[in-house]
Amino acid sequence: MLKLSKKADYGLMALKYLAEHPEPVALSAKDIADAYGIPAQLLAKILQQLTKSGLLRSHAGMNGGYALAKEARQISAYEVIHSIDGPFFITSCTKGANGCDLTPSCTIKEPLARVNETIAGVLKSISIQDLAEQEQPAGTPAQTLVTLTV
Amino acid sequence: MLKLSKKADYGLMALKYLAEHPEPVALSAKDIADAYGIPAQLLAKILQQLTKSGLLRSHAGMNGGYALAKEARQISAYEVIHSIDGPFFITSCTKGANGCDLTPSCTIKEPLARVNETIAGVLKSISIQDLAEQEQPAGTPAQTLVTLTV
DNA sequence: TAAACACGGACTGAACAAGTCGGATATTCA
DNA sequence: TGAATATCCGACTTGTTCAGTCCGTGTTTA
Repeated sequence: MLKLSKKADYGLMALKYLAEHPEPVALSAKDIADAYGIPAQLLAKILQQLTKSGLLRSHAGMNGGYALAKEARQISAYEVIHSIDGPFFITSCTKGANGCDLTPSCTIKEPLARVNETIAGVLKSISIQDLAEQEQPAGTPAQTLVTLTV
Repeated sequence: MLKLSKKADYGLMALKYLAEHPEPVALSAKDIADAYGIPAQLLAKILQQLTKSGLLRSHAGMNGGYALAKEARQISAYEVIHSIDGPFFITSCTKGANGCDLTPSCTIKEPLARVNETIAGVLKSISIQDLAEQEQPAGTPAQTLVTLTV
């Protein structure tokens, strides 16, 4: 069905939340989980993963928590999704290590690989800050993000 | 992980195969399944679904089989995927009938909805014929498919 | 009539996602 | 120093979805 996992959703929400609440103190996983009503333990794992990927900085102990490791503008949705869900390929046979096992080289996925790159490009062009700047002023001119050529 | 189901892959492959083998006679599900080495019964179900959606025409009985209901140029990858996998939304909470159950309106997905539309647009712009015309002549100018604005 | 085909429901096994549990480690504060 | 609050991390359960199979029915043609 071509959809993100809930984990990726949670991760994006959490980063957005962190971007919206700049850092007088670090926010704990529980803080964010409570704000959105999502399972705290699950979110904690996600944030740990994002920390391992270098998108967040963590601080243990009392008054510890998480903060963005970079500016919100510097973190793309792609990085978040990639960190949580791993590399994604729109084609089922990932053409990676073992290649495709279907007999005649599955010619479908060469064009679909371009679709894949397009999606990745779109996600790379969207930053956490874009997510945080939710209410776009009415008069703001739309910004071109991606132009796909085939 | 944001990937297509194998069924959708199979469906695209089958339509491509039908586009490449114009219709002196209809091709049976088994013919196509054998050509690609995929389970015949599974492919049969997929083709039945595509028939129900109006993308294929079927003919029962001996020497029966399937043929494209429209020209290959008129069938988009989007239609195929939509027919097999149903409507796809990149966001987990589909914002559809029941809305999002997360407490503060999940502000993440408004921007992601645009990503979703972009993906759909890309898939809509790719036809079965595009898949069949695998070897693109080297000199062919790239064609702009989609421009996303946010 | 019999073979070859589409049609369609029900079922199984495997994989995956979502969430939980329990414990270890690190840091701060009283 | 000890308690409280965190991150950290692996193992586990549960539910759902995917992929594939089985089997019976209907339809067409030789």
